[in-house]
Amino acid sequence: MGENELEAPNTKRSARQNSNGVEPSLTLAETLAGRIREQVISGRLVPGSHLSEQTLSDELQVSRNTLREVFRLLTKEGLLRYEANRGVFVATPSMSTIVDIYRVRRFIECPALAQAHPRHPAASKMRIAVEAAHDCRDKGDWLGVGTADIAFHAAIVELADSPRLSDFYRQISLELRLVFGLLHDPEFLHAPFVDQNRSIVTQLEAGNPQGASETLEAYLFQAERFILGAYARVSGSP
Amino acid sequence: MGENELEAPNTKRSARQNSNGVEPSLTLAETLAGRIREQVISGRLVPGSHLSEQTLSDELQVSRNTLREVFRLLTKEGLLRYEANRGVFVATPSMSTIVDIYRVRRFIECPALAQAHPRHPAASKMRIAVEAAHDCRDKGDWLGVGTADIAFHAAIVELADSPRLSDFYRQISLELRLVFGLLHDPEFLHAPFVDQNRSIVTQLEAGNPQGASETLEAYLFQAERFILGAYARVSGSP
DNA sequence: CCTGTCCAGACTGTTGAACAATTTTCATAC
DNA sequence: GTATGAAAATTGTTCAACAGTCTGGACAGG
Repeated sequence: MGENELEAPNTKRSARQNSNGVEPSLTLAETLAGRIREQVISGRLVPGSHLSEQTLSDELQVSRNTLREVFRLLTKEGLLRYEANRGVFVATPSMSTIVDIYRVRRFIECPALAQAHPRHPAASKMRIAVEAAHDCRDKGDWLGVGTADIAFHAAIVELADSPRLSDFYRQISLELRLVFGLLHDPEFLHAPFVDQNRSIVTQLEAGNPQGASETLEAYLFQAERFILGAYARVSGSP
Repeated sequence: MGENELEAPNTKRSARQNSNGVEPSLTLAETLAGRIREQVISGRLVPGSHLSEQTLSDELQVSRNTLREVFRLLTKEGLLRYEANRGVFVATPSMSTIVDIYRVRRFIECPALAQAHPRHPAASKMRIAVEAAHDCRDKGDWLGVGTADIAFHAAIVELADSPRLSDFYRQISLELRLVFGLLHDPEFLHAPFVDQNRSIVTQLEAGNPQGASETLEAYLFQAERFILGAYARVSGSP
């Protein structure tokens, strides 16, 4: 337990170097949070495992204090879980987690889509994401399909024009990706839904948001059943 | 700037003492977060003011490191705002903040209410909150009215049976209370809505969630206009 | 008088070591 | 085999220090 292959960050510590010119001031803690988030949702950090402050701070070559800030960040995001005097653990999604996530998704995505204007900017994002997913599927890049799928649904939420709602949905997506990481069977989970996504955006573009919303609702119920089934299989024989 | 009358915490630092028997293990940082949160939403910590790490850690008699953990917590809640290398500031809600908050409220509360079962446990909570608000109004306790109002709407969201949705709404409520603190005119803001709340819960109990939802939507539009008006008046002549 | 430059002071970002309190481990005794 | 109890490991919190960044004012020039 506590095993992982996190590399140390850029050892030059003098300047807060921006590899990309954008995103001006990321603090060290935020950078590390991004890295650990990556590890968690990719499944390399197994849910339920304990993250030792000592071990991790050595591995990442940061001080314990900084690492604790990172933990706070990720805890608020729902990826890690605190236990008093016992430390942090990677969150372990349960069936009720999945049920709640999909309840929220139906609750938010369907109305957002139903009330959408077909020429809303986010609609183009949906179209782009759908085509990207399609391409990735043809290439067998299932991880790419998953990413595009997330982007597609994020775009649906953006139809509601509410930054707070989009933020909230981002968090939900994160938790969902944690579940996906647990299930390592991306083809089975994503392949059936690419075409449904396309149908949804096509209906929206055709000026039928109501129909799109109904398709989406059916999609979400079906996806929930798929995920729950896969989860039961995995948790049955780990 | 930096002024406030936060008292030092219990100076006995040996044990994590629980004044109330419940809530077993609150970390120091969480305790302090609660205290500062209180100061922020009560308006004693003015929006826009700078919170110096040095000053505050002296005043609260905690180390800078612990205080930084507190800041992280409250930043994620939306009550504080970070600026790189400049420190934390109390968040300053803008008009677009208010607009977004009410958009989210309509988006979540109305459907939650419309689909509710009249005998849902949360419905009793709504009734209780409404009566509490009524009592407080009679006594002129406008702060109490505000608290009861928040509880009432939190109960509405609970009708949807989603922990994540309720958590999200809690955050939105926090931000809204920050706005209220900015407006110091609780009577004007809360008094008109007590009776509408009662009408909403009565309709729900009578088996008419649809009607309740419509009343609620009107309520929310009206409240938004009130708040925006008050905000414009305050920000015009501060 | 206004404007731009430069410097010192104040503050944040991060570190490493230290100690108290709590949990876990493990050897021992019944 | 289970209970006991002390040692080891881990977390919670503090302190002091230093590098990087921002702020405000002194100072020189137009």
